[in-house]
Amino acid sequence: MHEEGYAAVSSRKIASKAGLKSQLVHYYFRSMDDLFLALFQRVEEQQFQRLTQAIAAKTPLHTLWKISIDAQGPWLNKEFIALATHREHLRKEIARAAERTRRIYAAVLSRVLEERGLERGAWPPIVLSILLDGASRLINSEAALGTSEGHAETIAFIEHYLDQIEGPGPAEGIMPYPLKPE
Amino acid sequence: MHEEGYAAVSSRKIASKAGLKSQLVHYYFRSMDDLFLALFQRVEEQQFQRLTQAIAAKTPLHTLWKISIDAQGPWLNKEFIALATHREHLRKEIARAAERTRRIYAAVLSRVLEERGLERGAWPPIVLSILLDGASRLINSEAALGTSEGHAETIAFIEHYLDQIEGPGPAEGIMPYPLKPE
DNA sequence: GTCTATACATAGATAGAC
DNA sequence: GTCTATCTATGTATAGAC
Repeated sequence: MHEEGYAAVSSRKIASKAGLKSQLVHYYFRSMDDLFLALFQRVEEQQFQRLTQAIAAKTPLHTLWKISIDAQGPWLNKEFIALATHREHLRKEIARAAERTRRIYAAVLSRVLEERGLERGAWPPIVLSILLDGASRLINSEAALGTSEGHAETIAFIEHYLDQIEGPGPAEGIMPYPLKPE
Repeated sequence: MHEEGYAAVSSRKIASKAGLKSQLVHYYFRSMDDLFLALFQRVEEQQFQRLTQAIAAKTPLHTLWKISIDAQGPWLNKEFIALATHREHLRKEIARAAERTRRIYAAVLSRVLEERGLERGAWPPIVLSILLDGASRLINSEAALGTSEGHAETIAFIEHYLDQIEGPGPAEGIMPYPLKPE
């Protein structure tokens, strides 16, 4: 899915990689739709674990940002989003996951801004979370395409901003991503 | 492509919509790869026209933002990006287009900030362009999935920000999008 | 330019033996 | 749980008649 896109994923290829016959895919997952859904839930669950661990970190914002910008799972996200176009089950599941992630982000931002005594009115947490999430996704997406116009400046800018509101500090305790980008 | 995703696009279906036989697709475009490339170039060219017209508008920033946030062509973008994963030609073309768009955005921002006598150092134009582009894409992508957590707040926030640096004013002269979202 | 005919690959899925 | 066998649909693409 990562290497060739979701359309190249077939029961035959999956079975072949596992050294088995394609029919077993249907035995375990019934349909390909079910398989994609199961895959999404697994990847999403891992990402959720990372996010909830980030909440407890000493530097939650830096940790959250690092999870977003280093995301190696989430470029599967673009495949899932494209795949979800006319698969109702998957679409709902992704929408639900997106909302959950958004709320975690916003909650952390809200808490940190409050702890630091910064006014939330000027920079609403929910807005910040969309700006940060949007930037990280765009950068990841473009990097995959092989372009990086303005990426370094933006990352530097955001990390400088995070230093200011949270204090400088490293991200911490991020669960490793099982898949490696090439 | 919009309704069912790129994987559902086939020479047979295209020809059927045109009331012709599938073989004609190959007569005109040789391969499906060539067809997708031609489609991308056409959509991208239109978007480029909109962007360059925006430069000449009285309120270039508002116009640029409206083009991004109302983009009805660009959700094809997510399909193309997924499709480009292992199609070298398309990948390069999309990367090129992304860079070009980024530069237009940054140039407009740079000019407007300068005209208003605002310091470019604190908010580098290229960074702003990524934040704006990232936000608009994220919002569009999530809207297509059927969720809108924080969208209204973010749009209001950004438009307020644009009002501040460019003065209030409507977007103007945007070429219509030929395709309609459902 | 548009058609018919056709080759050929690959896909998802089910039935039933072991 | 894993296999063989098989059905059926769909896809890309080419050759050649009109």
